[in-house]
Amino acid sequence: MIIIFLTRPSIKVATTIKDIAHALGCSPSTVSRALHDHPQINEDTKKAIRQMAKKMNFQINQVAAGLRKHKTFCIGVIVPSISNYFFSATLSGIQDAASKRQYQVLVCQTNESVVEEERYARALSAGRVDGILLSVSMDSQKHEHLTDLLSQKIPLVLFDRTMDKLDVFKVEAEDYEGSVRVTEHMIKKGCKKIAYLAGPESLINNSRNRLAGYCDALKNNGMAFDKSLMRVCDFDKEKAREAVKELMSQYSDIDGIYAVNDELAVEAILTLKSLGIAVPGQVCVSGFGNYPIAEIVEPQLTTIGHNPYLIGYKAAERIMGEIHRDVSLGNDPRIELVKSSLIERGSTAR
Amino acid sequence: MIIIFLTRPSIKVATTIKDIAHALGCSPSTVSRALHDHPQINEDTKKAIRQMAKKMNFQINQVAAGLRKHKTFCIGVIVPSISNYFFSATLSGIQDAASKRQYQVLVCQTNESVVEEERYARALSAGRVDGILLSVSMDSQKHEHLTDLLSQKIPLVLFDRTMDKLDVFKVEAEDYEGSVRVTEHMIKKGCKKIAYLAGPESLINNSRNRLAGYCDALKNNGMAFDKSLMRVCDFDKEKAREAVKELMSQYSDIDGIYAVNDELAVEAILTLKSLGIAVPGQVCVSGFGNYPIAEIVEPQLTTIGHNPYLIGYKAAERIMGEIHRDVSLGNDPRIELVKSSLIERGSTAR
DNA sequence: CTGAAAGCGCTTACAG
DNA sequence: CTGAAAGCGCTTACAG
Repeated sequence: MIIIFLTRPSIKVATTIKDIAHALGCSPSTVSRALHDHPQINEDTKKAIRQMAKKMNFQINQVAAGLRKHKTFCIGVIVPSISNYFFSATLSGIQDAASKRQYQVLVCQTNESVVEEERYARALSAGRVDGILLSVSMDSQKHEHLTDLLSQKIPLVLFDRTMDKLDVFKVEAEDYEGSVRVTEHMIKKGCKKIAYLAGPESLINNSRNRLAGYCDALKNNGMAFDKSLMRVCDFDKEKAREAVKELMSQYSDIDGIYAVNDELAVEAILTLKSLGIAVPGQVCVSGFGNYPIAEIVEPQLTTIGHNPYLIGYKAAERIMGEIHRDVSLGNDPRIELVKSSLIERGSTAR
Repeated sequence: MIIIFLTRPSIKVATTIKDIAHALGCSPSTVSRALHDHPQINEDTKKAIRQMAKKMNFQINQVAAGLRKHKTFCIGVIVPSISNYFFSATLSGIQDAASKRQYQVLVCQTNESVVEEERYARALSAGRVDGILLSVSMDSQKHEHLTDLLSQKIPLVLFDRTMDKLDVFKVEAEDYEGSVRVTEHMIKKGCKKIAYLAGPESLINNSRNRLAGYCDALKNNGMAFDKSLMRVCDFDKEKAREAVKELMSQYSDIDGIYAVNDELAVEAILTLKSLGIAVPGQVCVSGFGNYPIAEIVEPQLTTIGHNPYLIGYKAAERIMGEIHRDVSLGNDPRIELVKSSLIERGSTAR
């Protein structure tokens, strides 16, 4: 005779509502109600059930509850790059805000690819999350995948890198205002010829707004915008380095360089110094974002602090509000700007 | 007569397997099988079902499928701080690895609080995720919440900040080896009296290993470990600044400072410079981690590159392997060290 | 090759 | 105040 030991699947280990009901001789319905503190359940019954739940180390299975309630208590976040300073700070704000409301956060990174962005949007849309927070990737030229989400009635909020065409709520930094502020600061410091290291020319909102701020600040101060002083560097350090070299060899009288973000601005400082050009003596430099490197580079970088943590926090609050159709979020201006401020440092000290 | 218009709940918008079955006059079972390319389903049937699924923009509801299959296709990650450079790089690796296997990533941050760590561990354990990746918080002094996970048979893998006491798989940087390498490098550069800015003294593994590497490297080179040259700074810049000031006023012959991470090392450089002490002329400085600031500070910081992206990637692969009880992951050494390498820069150039 | 049925763990209208 | 039943969207042994 052969005895075969069948190992049990051993998959299920967690206590369920049924187990508690069984242990107490009541029905699962009652357990569920008691755990939700339903007013019609007898206080003693509740007490007993709560005790047993604790004793059995019961944790409600939110996935199952969610299936039933058409909710997941989970928000999805799609960003171009998690390890980028800006987005990681943003995620931190999102997580803290979500946590406060008992929401979980699903994070996806597209590595700047729309194809990935589309894939994630589809993947999350099928009952994975209750709403989506998204910052578009650099090569986003279309948004069908996003209008798809809307037609499926999935709440969507864009943050930082947004798209004008999409009629959804947006949380942005004061890109335009900040850009005006820092450009005017350079002008005040006596810069007469300010070059601009620009971001990508795609649909991305913030790159365009920063450029607009730079242009307008020049015009407001009687300085014409000169396209030849602008170089599109996307967000690429190498391109910034080349651009600075080119600019300085073509226009020796450039006395200011402003870059779309701190990474490029720091690269500009390093490049200028390697060319033997004094910063800020001959050329002032400013950036945008107040990254950790801005404080470390020498001279320290003048920049715009734009509070990524708060941008994330507000975007998360907004999406959770939309999920709950919470109208108490103000009269829906469709776009919320998070304050940015000028941080004056050595790179423009004169 | 009063007519009341009842607005439909309008919650459900997504197509289900039932809708497809209905549209095609077959059963949901068949639709499910066809979409999973079940071998026993007629090719023509499959084709029709796939077409209809596409036409109706069907996306399988993984949450529902998961409930049935006792899987969520989701891994949970608990880190002390998302916005910290190291962890954000790690998360990036985790996300890419997970994405490759169609897994989603749920991210939680504890803000260095064990209480939060416990809360998240509990929240995720109730059917939220198939496995958990965790880096312990600084004040973790106990681990009942983690052994709880194990008793619930939830796969758990620790990374970077691990705990010796816990018998689970761990993915770590070569903290000890890297620390030996960089300390010996300083000795080779002629440093005779090397101070150490230490990490927290809690259960955290990597802080202890880096200290051990420093001590052993000294001993191996005939230099005694002198406790008075060590200062516990946790991971706090302010403490590092004070420690450096104190050390230099007490021991004017210190000619090297090594810090548990780059953030503190950079702070050391800045402090030394503010004291008028030449780096590396009078004092060499080294760090650990190769953060972005290491390249920007002047002089550039000599450090250990420890590849956080890869640490995250490997930890994610491992947890997914455990979820699938994939034995092909090697013979389970219980701990995987990710190579680290010395990056020589100006701060130790002599 | 296909379908009906049971069930994952929960919630909630409906009865009593 | 409590329970039985139906059902969220899926999967899968069991029948045919």
